[in-house]
Amino acid sequence: MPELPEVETVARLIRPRVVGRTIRSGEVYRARTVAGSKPAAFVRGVVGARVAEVWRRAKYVVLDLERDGEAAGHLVCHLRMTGRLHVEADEWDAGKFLRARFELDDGRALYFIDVRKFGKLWFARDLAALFGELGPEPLSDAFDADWLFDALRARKRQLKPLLLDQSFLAGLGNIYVDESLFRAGLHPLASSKRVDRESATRLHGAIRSILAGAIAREGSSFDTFYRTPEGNPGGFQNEFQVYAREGEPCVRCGAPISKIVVGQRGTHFCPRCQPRSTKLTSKSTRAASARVSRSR
DNA sequence: ATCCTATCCTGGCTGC
DNA sequence: TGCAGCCAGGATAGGA
Repeated sequence: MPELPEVETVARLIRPRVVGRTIRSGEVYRARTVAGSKPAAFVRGVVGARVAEVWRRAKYVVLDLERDGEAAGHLVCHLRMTGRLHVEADEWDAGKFLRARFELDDGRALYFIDVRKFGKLWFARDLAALFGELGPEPLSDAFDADWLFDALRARKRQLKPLLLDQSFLAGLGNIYVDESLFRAGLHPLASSKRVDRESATRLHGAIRSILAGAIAREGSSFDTFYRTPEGNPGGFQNEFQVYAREGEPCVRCGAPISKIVVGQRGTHFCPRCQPRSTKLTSKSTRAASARVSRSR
């Protein structure tokens, strides 16, 4: 699903096709796709504006808009599960899942397509309201091993739900959390309060290298949904070590990969390489084993 | 403060 | 071949 690497790929690939273009018209085919305002106000906000820049924050694609050379708000898009952005010819057939369309001044148009209808579009004069609660960007300087160690210890949460929490750290989703915890050798149910500095440092490095590797391969496409704006699948799914590998041998130790449900999310891990705790009490060992076997 | 569940959606898959 | 039922998940809301 579109997580940070997929959204970054979308932003990078549409950028050269929309920066400098003026939005000539806007059509919204499903009112609830627009959030934060009525569709008419949304369309008024974007039509006639020139796209000054395209960038990403967390899992949002942001188009900075300007009028007469002055900043004039932002067109913001969240792809959620199945959203896609394409820049194609005006007459392109976007199919029956087209939710919004923006004609540009060069004979092309920006298309927002979304099968499951979870994706959203905003016109925002100020991004603070939309982005105010987001945690740091995992690839920014603000996210370093010391910050992560302190932030983990300041909470008492299971690692998996905490890393999925966008107000803690912005941009990770189900796939990259599972891959990062495996790479760091940490159990998804381990308590953030008990993570030691060495583990936090490993987790920091794992998150950074996995995200960077996934961006280099234009994201992950394991089903029919995520495609780049050029229509191509990503390549990182070929490098999954735990995600979607239930029952297959761990690449490191050969033990079968487990799948449990944590916070409604399918969660994949190696029971041998990712022990529940470094100092297991017999009580917590039994509880963890029971939890795993119940989910099978 | 944290946890748990439901909600939004529908294509694709499983099993009969 | 058809069809019912389940599954996937990002974000949020409400209750425990």
